[in-house]
Amino acid sequence: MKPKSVQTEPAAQRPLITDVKALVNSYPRVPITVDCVIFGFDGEELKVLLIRSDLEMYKGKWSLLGDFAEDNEELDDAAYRVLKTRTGMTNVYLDQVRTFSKPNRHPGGRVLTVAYCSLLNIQHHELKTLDNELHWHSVNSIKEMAFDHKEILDTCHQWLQKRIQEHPLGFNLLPEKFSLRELQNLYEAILGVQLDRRNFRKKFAAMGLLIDIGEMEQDVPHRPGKLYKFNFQKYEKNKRKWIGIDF
Amino acid sequence: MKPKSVQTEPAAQRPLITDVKALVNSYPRVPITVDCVIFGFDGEELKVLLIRSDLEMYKGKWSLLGDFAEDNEELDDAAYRVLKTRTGMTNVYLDQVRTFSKPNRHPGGRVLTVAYCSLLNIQHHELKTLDNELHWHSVNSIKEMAFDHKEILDTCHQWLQKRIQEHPLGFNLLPEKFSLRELQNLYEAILGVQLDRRNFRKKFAAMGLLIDIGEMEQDVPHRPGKLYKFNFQKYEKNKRKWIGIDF
DNA sequence: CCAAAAGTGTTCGGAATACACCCATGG
DNA sequence: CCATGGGTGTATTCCGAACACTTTTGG
Repeated sequence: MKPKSVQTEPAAQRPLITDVKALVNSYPRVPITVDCVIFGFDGEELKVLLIRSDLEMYKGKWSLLGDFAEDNEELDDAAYRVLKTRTGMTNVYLDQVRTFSKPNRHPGGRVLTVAYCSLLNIQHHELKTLDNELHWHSVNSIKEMAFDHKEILDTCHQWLQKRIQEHPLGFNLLPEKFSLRELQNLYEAILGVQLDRRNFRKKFAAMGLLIDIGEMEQDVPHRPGKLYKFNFQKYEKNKRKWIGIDF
Repeated sequence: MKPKSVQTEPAAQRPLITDVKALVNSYPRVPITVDCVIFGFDGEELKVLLIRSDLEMYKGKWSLLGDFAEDNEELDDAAYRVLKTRTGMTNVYLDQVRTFSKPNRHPGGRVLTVAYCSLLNIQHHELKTLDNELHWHSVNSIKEMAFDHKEILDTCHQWLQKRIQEHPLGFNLLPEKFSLRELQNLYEAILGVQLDRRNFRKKFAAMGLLIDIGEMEQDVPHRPGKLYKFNFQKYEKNKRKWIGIDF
């Protein structure tokens, strides 16, 4: 307990700090990484892009795409850099999900990582290099990973499941032109449920956010479906504030 | 571009790293802080706990409660430590919200901060010390803050607005026994809207998660309302998976 | 008896669900 | 003509929104 006088004279209780650099330098520092959970969709399954771990101790284990943050690099930029370096893609959906800070999560000492979720169109995408056996894995088949990457992947998958129901993210995983069947397959793959086809279509029809571009599917062994684009412009204009208690 | 042979021999393309400590040590390190946005509710308004900034350059400005992370301290623990040190409270709701990493966000050099949102019962709580003029501020009246703390506060407020509609967090801000009026005032204060009293009551009645404890409000200048507790146990048991596309 | 807020029900419209039939295409 | 999935409509149920009167307490 401090003397009473200190508590009752708030204005003068302590000298202000002037040397902020010295202050900051007096504290411990931590190496920071970003890890990107890059999801893709092949029309059937939700996929994630992984590499083999570089580390001897995780030999053979799969790992997320990540890197250490550079000096004075904002982490959004670092994640974007990882994405661009590994996939060659720019203009990709990317969002911060969560920071993982267990002191022993990295075998080389304390390393803090910020997880990012990224969605990219698996078709529009040529893997730039195949270093470290970079390739797509079915999300549901992944059992074990290097570091705490399985936990990070699970967190991002759950984040995506929730997010896709409230925001039009999913279109980042589809070609620009897509059929309603493809869209429904995407939702079913991500959410892990079966949806009623007619109600699904009605739902999206009622939203009024799909543009019928007057084209049809090609080369399908059955009646071809119409192709649509998502009306991002209209969505941005009408973004609504939703109030509704529900838990 | 690497030589083709490297790309087509994935198994042996690069030696595995054995000295992970050296690897980690070869990268830049960053000081880490946690900042706690501690919300409270006085029955009327949503409040947040702030102090005057320690720094000369932010003299007079308000600041969130935060601190640098210690060596090998998990950030959840660091946030909890800040909370406990400053308020004396334990057993407090705490959740990580987002990491802020702009390189110039701190005047003393690069400092990365992880924002936490905390909810505590303003009544059950005696401020342990009043160092740095620690006290409660009405969230809506805050205009300017030290560092990027206004941005962090806004982010956490929005996070809370969304979160409270989907999870029973709000009860952390109320006394253990509360009236429906208090509960409604809480929702209105956080969401910044007016809600219909009858529909609000019906909503919570239908959930079946409020326990009527058979007590009444005391010392009110009008008809006293019933007091309730929230049935956390039942909520945990029936937590449901919600599927419903809506954006 | 007056003020103030508690407590309660009904009606209405829109959305989610469940469900069945015809249509277009390729083989 | 058959297999496959596309495209559509309807009945029912449920939920949220709007809305008004009576009751209880303190002053």
